[in-house]
Amino acid sequence: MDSDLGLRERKKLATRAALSHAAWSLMVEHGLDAVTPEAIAEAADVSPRTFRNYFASREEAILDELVRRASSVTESVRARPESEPVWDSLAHVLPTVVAGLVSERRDIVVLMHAIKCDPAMQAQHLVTYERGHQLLVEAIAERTGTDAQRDLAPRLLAAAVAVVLRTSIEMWAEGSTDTALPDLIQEALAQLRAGLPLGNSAPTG
Amino acid sequence: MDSDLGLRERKKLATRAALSHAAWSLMVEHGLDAVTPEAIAEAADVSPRTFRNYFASREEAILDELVRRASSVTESVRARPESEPVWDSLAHVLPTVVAGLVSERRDIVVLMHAIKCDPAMQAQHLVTYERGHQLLVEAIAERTGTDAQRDLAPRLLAAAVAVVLRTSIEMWAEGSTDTALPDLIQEALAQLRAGLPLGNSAPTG
DNA sequence: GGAAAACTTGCCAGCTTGGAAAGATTCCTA
DNA sequence: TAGGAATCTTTCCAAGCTGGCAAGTTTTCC
Repeated sequence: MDSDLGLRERKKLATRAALSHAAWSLMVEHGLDAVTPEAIAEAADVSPRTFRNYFASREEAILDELVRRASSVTESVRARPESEPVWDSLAHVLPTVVAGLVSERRDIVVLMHAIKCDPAMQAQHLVTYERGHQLLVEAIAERTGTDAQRDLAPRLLAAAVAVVLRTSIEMWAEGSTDTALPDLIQEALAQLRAGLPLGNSAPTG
Repeated sequence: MDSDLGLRERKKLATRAALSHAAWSLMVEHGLDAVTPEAIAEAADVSPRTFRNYFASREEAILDELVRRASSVTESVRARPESEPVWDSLAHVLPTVVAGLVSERRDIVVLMHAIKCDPAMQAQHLVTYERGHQLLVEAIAERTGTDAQRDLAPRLLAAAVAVVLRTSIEMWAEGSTDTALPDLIQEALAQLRAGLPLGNSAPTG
């Protein structure tokens, strides 16, 4: 993995991981108010000044974990055979990836609440989200031989996938369903594939 | 319009408008660096402290103009006859609304550059964008009798519209096409309506 | 082994943020 | 229309945040 990196690089990665993990844990266990640079630094056993060398804000530290997960999605997509239709790749990857969330529903709920209530968290979340989204657009464009900048297709597919993910996770998190998360995702994807209930109502009314 | 408001309310709206207009003009004419609370306040003829009573940041002030335009989109959609399919409402409203942009392409380009280069601008832009997006989802859900929280349909349609808008405006702004913006939008909408190039490639390959 | 490079840390100056209270303006009622 | 209540603007300023700097450590590389 990173054993081909020098000691210094490994330490940096470890410090960064320790910091974001500390930030995340503090939020989950003691609430957002408990997440101060000082507290994070102490939990990660570095100085507050070092914390600022790694993250510009506590929000960035908290959400850094999500960044890693988001990039694992696109990595998984790229890892699928090139001959496979993107759609199939996505249908295969998404339920698998989210499976990792099932054990931490409580944590996700806390996170979503924080994002909803705290403007800085919301802003940082959107930044994180946007970055992941962009990666997905590019992965799709690459696979389909389209242009991530100009073509509608890859952007639309990525946006649709994002909606599916977001909606499923929200419903699952708020506990308004008994269905397991991966199944929810699969259902939503099936619904999407069956025929988008988009604008095809044109002549009908 | 707002003549049914008292003098005080009208003055507040005017001050707010003056501040965001000043912020916008400063950015367009002198660059983002020139947009300081002090400069904005001076241009709007109020104290710097008053600026902070209206906006939490210069970015918020700059983008306040966009907020107004975004809400005009959903208002226009709501103003269409209820019997009209949403899709038709959107196809009618969007090209009309963006027509107002044609005379300010330079300004939009400057804005997009600022958003691309400045992290704080990007974050605030995403917040603004998200709010507008949510309004659109709700307007669509209302019209189609669906649930903005639970159903995929209104979210997907809103997301698709957002992609269309964003892609069209980006292409138009960067000058990689000669087509007029409203026409670009119409073409993109037509492309979307004709058949989403989404995941329907499933059995094919 | 030791110099060079990179990282951590404490210090601190400058900026940002927002509370408090005085002054100015608008509102409301008699 | 006078005048008290309510609200908005402004000045002042304290507390907190931010990021540069240089000294002290650790890692790298020859």
